[in-house]
Order: sequence, then C-alpha cells, then structure tokens
Amino acid sequence: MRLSEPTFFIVTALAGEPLHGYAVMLAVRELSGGRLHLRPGTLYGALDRLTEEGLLAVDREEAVDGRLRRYYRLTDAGAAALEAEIQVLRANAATAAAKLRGRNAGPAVAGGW
Amino acid sequence: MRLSEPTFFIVTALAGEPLHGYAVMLAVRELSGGRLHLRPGTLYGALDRLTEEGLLAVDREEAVDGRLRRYYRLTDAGAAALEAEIQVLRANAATAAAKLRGRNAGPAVAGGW
DNA sequence: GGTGATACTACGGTTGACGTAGTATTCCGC
DNA sequence: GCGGAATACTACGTCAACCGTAGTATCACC
Repeated sequence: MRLSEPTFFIVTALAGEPLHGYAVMLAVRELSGGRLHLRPGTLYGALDRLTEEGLLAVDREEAVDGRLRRYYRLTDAGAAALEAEIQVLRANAATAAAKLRGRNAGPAVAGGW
Repeated sequence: MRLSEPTFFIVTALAGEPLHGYAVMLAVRELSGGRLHLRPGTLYGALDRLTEEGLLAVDREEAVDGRLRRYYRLTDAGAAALEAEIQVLRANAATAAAKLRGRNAGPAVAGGW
C-alpha cells in the first residue's frame, strides 16, 4: 500500500500517541516543517479513509462542552504500512541520487580528459 | 514543486541520458524494481505535463520507418526539482522513522525504568 | 460583542493516475 | 503470408484523492 504525502504525515503524527483531528492537523504542520497545511476536507477525508482501510482506529470520543473530540490511534497494520513506506521512500531517494550523480559526472563520452 | 511517484521515476529515468517514451516506460519498471508499470495514459500524459512545466525538454525526434521516436531529456530545472524531491523524501523518511521508534519504545510512562 | 482559536461536517471542483483501445510497423514462428 | 508479440505513440473516458470554502458551535480575549 502506498501513502501519499498528506496521509503519510497523518499516519506519522499518530505514531506517537492518539490525537484528535485538529491536533493531527497541527502535528502535520509541525512535522512537515510548515510545508503542509491540511484543510478540513483533506484531513477528515483522509482520516475516514485510513480508518476504513484499517491503518487507523477510533481510540475514543470525548465531548467537551458540546464540542466533539474524536481521537484516532495507529493500528499495527498502520505501523507496518508506515514502516514499509519509509523503506520505499529511502529506496527511491537512493535510486534517484545514484542516477543524478551519474548525470553530474557527465553523460559518458564527455570528451574524455 | 512536488513529484508524485510516477513522475519522480520518469524524471529519474531521464537523469542519465535522453530516452524516448517507450524506453522511459521500461526504465521506470526497472528502476522501481518492477513495482511500477506505467501505462501509456500515465506515461505520455506525464511527459507532456513535465515538458510544459519545464522539467523536461524534447531532445529530438527520430522517424524510424514511419514510427516516431520522441526523445526527452532532463532540463536543469528538472535536475534541481529531482534533487529537491530527494531531500524531501529523505527528510520525511527520517521524521517518520523517529516517530515510529518512539512508538516501539512505548507511549511514554511505559513503566518507568 | 466581535475576532480568533478550537473542532468538526458538508459539498463542489480540479488534477493526476489509471485503463483500454486504436494505429502502424517490424520481427518471428509456422 | 498470416497471426501474434514487441515497438512506439495517440486518444479518450473514469475515478480517487487532494484542495478549498463555507457552515456550525463553543470558549477566550480584548
């Protein structure tokens, strides 16, 4: 299973401890160095999808002054998927870096010396 | 600029030397360890898009027995985008790996000593 | 009492990847 | 010499996922 960047960071944010949606949004922003700012549409859509796929599970629901807080946690399947994704990311980075080094060295037959 | 995995491998394949579309398809399959198999729709759509965005450029066109071969090459902008993407990939993998290690160690207050 | 933060729901738009089909030529086997 | 696979590209339709905005509701702050 492949994880897009938004979902990747959502899963990563929940690797530490259960969080509710809004906290996930803030965590993703921080983890990505401010690069990613998930809007509600992306965030809750992804949370629903990931829950349905079994990577996340609803930990508990708290009602604070009529305001609902739904906490999500990472499942074992989610942790496995994240681990696999990390491996793919590393492999892809290594593959591309090797190719790019070849380019910088010149496209072969570069005039010899 | 973010590169999806298909476009990432297309750009990587062209980091070595100019290739025509069909050769890119074969190269992507090899570079990804057989994981990715680009269909024409994805491949040529991405090539057009990347050319329009300036990451690729048409190197030359050869007509071999009425069969067209359009060679693409990586531009400097494309090489820069690939380099940036590699950095993001590495950073993301490192961030997630750190979080995941925390989980495996237990969610804090795991019994003290 | 208006603004901003918290926290979620709901809906519409756009893009990019996916898939298939189609065209045309060459090579190979039978 | 005909069918099928490989080469190489074009064309079109579909679908999922991300994006964005708007809306609801409460609390804190000025």
